[in-house]
Amino acid sequence: MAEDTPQLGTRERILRTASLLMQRQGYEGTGIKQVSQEAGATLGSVYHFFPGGKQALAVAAVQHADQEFADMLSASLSGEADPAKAVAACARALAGHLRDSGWVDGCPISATALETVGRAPEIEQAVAQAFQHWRDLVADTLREAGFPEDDARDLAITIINTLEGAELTAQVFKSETPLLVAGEHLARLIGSYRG
Amino acid sequence: MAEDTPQLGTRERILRTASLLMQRQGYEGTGIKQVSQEAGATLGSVYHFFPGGKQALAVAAVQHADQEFADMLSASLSGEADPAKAVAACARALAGHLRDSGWVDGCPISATALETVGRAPEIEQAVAQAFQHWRDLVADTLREAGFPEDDARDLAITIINTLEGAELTAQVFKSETPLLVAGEHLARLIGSYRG
DNA sequence: GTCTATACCCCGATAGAC
DNA sequence: GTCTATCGGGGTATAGAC
Repeated sequence: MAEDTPQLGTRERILRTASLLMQRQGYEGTGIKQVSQEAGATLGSVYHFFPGGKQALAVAAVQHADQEFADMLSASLSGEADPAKAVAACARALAGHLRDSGWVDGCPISATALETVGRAPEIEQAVAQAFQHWRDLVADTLREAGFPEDDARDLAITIINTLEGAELTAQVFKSETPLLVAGEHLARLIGSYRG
Repeated sequence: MAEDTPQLGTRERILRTASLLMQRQGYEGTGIKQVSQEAGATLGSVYHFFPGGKQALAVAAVQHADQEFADMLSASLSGEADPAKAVAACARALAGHLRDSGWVDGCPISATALETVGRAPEIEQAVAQAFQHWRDLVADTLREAGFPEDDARDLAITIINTLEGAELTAQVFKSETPLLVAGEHLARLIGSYRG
C-alpha cells in the first residue's frame, strides 16, 4: 500500500484506504482493522470519524470513488471533440490504467455493488448515485455534440454498462483486449446514430 | 432458500446451494456453515466432498454455474434465426429472470470474480473458463449465421461484456431498462456488420 | 458417508484512559 | 482526537466417533 502524503488528514487517509481496498477486495473482503492499519490510523479513529461503522465507511468510500472516477471520466471525455473518439479514448485509458495496476484496479465500486445489492440499502443507494453520475457525464457530452435527448440517454446507459462489463472481463483475462474492442464497438454504435 | 428435491445427492445439493449463495452474496460473504445448513448437509459432509475447503468449493460452484448459464444461453440463442434478434431476446430473458428474482439473481459468477481476481488463482481460472465458454457459444452462433471469423470473435467479446455490465446495472437500479437497452444496442451493432 | 465437538483465529464494535 | 484492551460472535478447518 502506498503511503499517502502525511499532511493528509486522518479522515481523508481512512477514506482513501477504504476506497482502494474495497475496489480490490470488495466490501466483505475488507476489514476495518485492515483499513485502519494501512491508513496509519487506529481503530478508535475509524469509529470516531465513522460512528456508523463499516456500512457508513463503505457509503463514504463509494462516494469518494464516485468523485474520483467522475473526474477521470470528464478529463477523458473532454479530450476529443468527437464523442465516438472520446469514448474509445476513454476505454484505452481505462485499459492502460488497469494494466499498470497489475489488473487489480478495475471499477472502484462494482465489487462492493455486487456484494451488497439487495442486502445493504444505504450502500446500494450510494452505488446507484455514482452510476447515475457517470451516466449523466456521458449523456451531457453526447447532448453537447448534438445528439437528441433520447438517444443521448440510451447511449449513455449502454456506454457505462459496456465499460463496466469490459473492465471486469479485462481483469479476469488479464488482457486489455476486452476494453479496446469495447471502445471500438461503442464508437461504431455512436457513429451509427449520426447517419 | 428453496428446498431442493430430496432425491438429489448430497454433493449435488451442496454444489447448487453454494452456487446460489455465491451468486447473491459473493465469495467472501458466503460461509461454509451457511452452505451446509441451507443444503441440508453437515459441515463434515462439505469437507468430505470438498477436501480443498472453501476455495475448492468455490471452483466447483463456478463450474456448475458455468454449465447452467451456458444451457440457458444456448436455448436463448437458438430460439431465433437472426443472431441480432437472438441476442436481444437473450437480454429480455435475462431481464425477466432478474426481475422475477427480486433483482438478486444476476450473473452467477461476477461477484465471486471481482472478489477473487488477482488473489485466488484457481477460482480466477474457473471464472475465465466460464467467460470463454459463453463467448464461444455466441461466436459459434454468429459464425453459423455467416459472420467472418474475426468479426464473430470480436462481437462475441462485446456481447458477453455488455450483458455482464447491463445485468450489474439492472440489479443496482432494480430496473429492466439497462438490459433491454443493451439488447437493442447490441442488435444494432450486429446489424451494422451486415453491410 | 454422516455427524458432533472443538481448536484457533479474526471479525465488528465498544469502553474508557489519555 | 488518539490509543489500547477487550467482548462476543462467527469464520475456516480438523479430529474422531459412529
